[in-house]
Amino acid sequence: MHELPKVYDPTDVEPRWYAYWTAQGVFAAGSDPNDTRPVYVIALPPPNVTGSLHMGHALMGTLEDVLVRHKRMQGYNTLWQPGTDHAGIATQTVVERQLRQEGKSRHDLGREAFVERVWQWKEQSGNRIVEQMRVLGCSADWDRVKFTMDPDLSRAVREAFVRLYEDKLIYRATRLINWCSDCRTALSDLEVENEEADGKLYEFAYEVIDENSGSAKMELIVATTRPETMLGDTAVAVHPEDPRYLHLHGKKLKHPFVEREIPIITDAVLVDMKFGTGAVKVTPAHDFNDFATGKRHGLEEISILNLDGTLNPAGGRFEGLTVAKARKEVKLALAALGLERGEKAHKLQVPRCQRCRTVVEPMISTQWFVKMQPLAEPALAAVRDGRTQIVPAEWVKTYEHWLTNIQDWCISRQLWWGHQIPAFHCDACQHITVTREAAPSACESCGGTGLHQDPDVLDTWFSSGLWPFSTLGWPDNTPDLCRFYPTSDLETGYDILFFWVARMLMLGLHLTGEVPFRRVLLHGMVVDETGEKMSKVKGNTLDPLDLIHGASFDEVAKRTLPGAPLSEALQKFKKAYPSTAQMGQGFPAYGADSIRLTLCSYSPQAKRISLSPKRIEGYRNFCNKVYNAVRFSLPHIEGELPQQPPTRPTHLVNRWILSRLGTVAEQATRSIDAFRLDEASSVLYHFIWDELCDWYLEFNKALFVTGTEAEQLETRQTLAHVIEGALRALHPFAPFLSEELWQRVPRPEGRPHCVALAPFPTREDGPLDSDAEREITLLTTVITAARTIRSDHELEKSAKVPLQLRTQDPESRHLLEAQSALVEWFVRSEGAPEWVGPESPRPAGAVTAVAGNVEVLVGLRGLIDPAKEEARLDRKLKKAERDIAGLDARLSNANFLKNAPADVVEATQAELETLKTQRASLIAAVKLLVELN
RNA sequence: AGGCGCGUAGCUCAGUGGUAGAGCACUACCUUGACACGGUAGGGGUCGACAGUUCAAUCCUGUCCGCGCCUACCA
Repeated sequence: MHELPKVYDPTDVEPRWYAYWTAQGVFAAGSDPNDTRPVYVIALPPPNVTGSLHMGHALMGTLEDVLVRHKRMQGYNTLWQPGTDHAGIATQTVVERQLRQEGKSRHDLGREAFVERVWQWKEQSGNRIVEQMRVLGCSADWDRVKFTMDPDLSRAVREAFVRLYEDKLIYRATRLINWCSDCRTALSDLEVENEEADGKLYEFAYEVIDENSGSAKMELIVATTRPETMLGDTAVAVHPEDPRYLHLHGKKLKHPFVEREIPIITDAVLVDMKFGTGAVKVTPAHDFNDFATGKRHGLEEISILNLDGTLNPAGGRFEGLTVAKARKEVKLALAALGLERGEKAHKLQVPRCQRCRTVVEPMISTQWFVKMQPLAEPALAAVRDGRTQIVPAEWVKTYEHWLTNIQDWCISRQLWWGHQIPAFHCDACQHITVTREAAPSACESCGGTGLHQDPDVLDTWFSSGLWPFSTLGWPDNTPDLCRFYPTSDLETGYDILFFWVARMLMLGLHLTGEVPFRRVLLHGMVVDETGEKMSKVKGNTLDPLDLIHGASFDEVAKRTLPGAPLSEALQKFKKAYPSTAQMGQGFPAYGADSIRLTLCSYSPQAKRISLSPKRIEGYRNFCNKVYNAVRFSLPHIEGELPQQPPTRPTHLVNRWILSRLGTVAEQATRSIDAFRLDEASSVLYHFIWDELCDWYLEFNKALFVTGTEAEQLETRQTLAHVIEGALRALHPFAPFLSEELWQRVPRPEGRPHCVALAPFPTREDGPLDSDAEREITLLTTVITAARTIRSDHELEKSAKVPLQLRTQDPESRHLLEAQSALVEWFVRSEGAPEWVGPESPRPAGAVTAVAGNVEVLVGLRGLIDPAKEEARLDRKLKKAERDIAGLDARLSNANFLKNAPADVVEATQAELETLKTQRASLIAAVKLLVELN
């Protein structure tokens, strides 16, 4: 056991413990009806089955795992409900791409065979992401894993649809929707991403039809960014008060390409007189504003597009062209007719399909919609009255803004992969029967038996919107649903606040009558080191597995930009991660714990998490530090069974470290509960490294040599306890490392078989001892002051120096006298520090520093470089003078004394006293130096 | 156009109404029996600019400059 290697190797350790936890059922939620433990539930945001683990998943998995492990250790019955999402469009696209490589399309297979094929693919590779989450250490209850298209979840989807339909919240309507001609489906507003692009504002003239005017032709010039849509124009609108066009009110225009007369209408809503020419062509079938205008004026809606995005017969001679081509051709044709009136550059928003980047066209279509406003109001109320809390709270406004301006949700998709809509069209009477039955026998209206199911499937987010309760057996009132719903926390990226979180709240409230979760915890987006969003196109993605297992930069680059030449991929990658320049040939195997600690260290307020490999390295080093601290401790603590709660020690350093352990445990718990994992991990990091390793273990080295037998025994016991406690505290963040070490360390009676089930430390583990904390501060300050002098004068490491201390504070003296052995050990002084009276002369050749209310004098006769020393003293003196002046000014301000709180005044006065002592000491030292010369 | 947020050490970011913090990077010394993935000590910032509130502002208020993101139908 003592021959642990010097360097911690996570690759060996991590898989072993994950297998152990799984075999022992450590992650399983308790379903025993007699289990009275409080419950903590997180529903894992189900990743797409198409997905493989990216940094965003790793972040999500880590944060949730920390929350879940912490609560599990606190004795909660925890359920982390895992699963995957069928991801309608994304998955269908993947399989269609495969088919295309075989020279086939989904239509060659037919719907049934195609869906079968997707299932096959899902069975094959849909589990990959789940496997990858295990590598990260995620402690979800994998036995309960769900898929949004499982039979029970599909039943929940049908039930939800039917209920919403019955409640008149789902309806079918013909209106303008977003159409992706590549995916061949309607999209919701959220699935359309607007992208700014440089376009042209193009002007052309419509000829005014005017029987009275004879030969003098009049024209009306319109401005548009999409000239091709003029083929569907059914009006031109001007502002009713626009003086330029008063004479045209009621007149008609001649369409240059199709046989149609176009009315000139007046509309104050659509038209802004100051923009363009003040005349707006109206295309109700291809523009949302124009659609609304058309409804106001009863205009004809002429669709000019086929579903594949080419022009239909309404496009006349332009039929068959793509939109882009038609745009050019229409412009040419207008020019040929002499109707072109110029164009200028114009920034415009191009709507693109979130999945395939194709330009989305507004199209008239019959689709299913969810009426949102009645659902939004309760969801707003739930957040306003605190039934669900959003953390960080800055997102509340965004949430409210969206819900208060919400549009109805188009939920039907013209895909094959997904939940087919449970609506049946009657061939006889056209009535639509919406039913829970998989295959209703007759039309509910006319009783006809010729029924066919609506071919559309539901938006993938419809089923995810039911996730927190559909996974627990809803609509049945199962024991799981009773026990685990509402869930506790919903943790996810802010990018799906609308897509998912808001919809879960709306659907949950409506269908179950309760909020689906008590808190919404939102994290930021992982971006590369230069702040760019990670994307496959940019070749700047990081694969968490490469970081965990290690990979050469060549391999990483190859994977991150497949198909591109290696040198190009490598260059892009290195540019995205400048810190890799100083990292050799590749990533070492950092291990999951290092990645987890790194991901936890970012504040949840950070919208962009700029992942730096160098930072991971820092946490890798930390893991090694912890490992070596235990390696050092083991021989000392073997056979020491720590007690719980620990016996109260007598030695200062033991009292201190116990107190710190308790304080840190409390802080960590408080921070984790507030979803400040960055604070919690930082507190643990600094406790373990700066206090436990840098001071406590070093104190122990001294005590194991110089201490009495009783002191040594007490120290061994305390060390055993603190190591065991620190490992428990670390476990949520670094589960593998902590488990590996905890299993080697002596443990109190009654501990469970693994740290994953052991109690998270509390104040019980270390009673507060503020005296000890204060005293250690003085002790370490004195030691550091003396060491600074040694370092400043470049003393040999082994050189012993005379050390003198002086203070006017009897308490400080008493304390330091009690610890003189430690002072001697740390400062390497010639024997114990010597106490000199306040008035006794300063020994020649001594160098001074001030630590709190103690003056530290290190005898350096013969070793001082007077010039250097003078400069050093001078620098310190100047700083002291500056500080004193500042405090003096403040304390002589009557308003400060009157208004500032008493403790602030007191602290300022004390600070001033200390500084004055310091100044006196420095002046004396300077004087001495001058005398010496 | 509206909303949200950001601007703090060379880099990435915490933070607080009472004389500024971390990690990495940097400097010097140290291959000392846990750890060189280490130790000891150190350097470095007028906390974006300008005004205001206050005894006191990096923090609160306002304006401005610069930068992100989200929402939105300006042709």
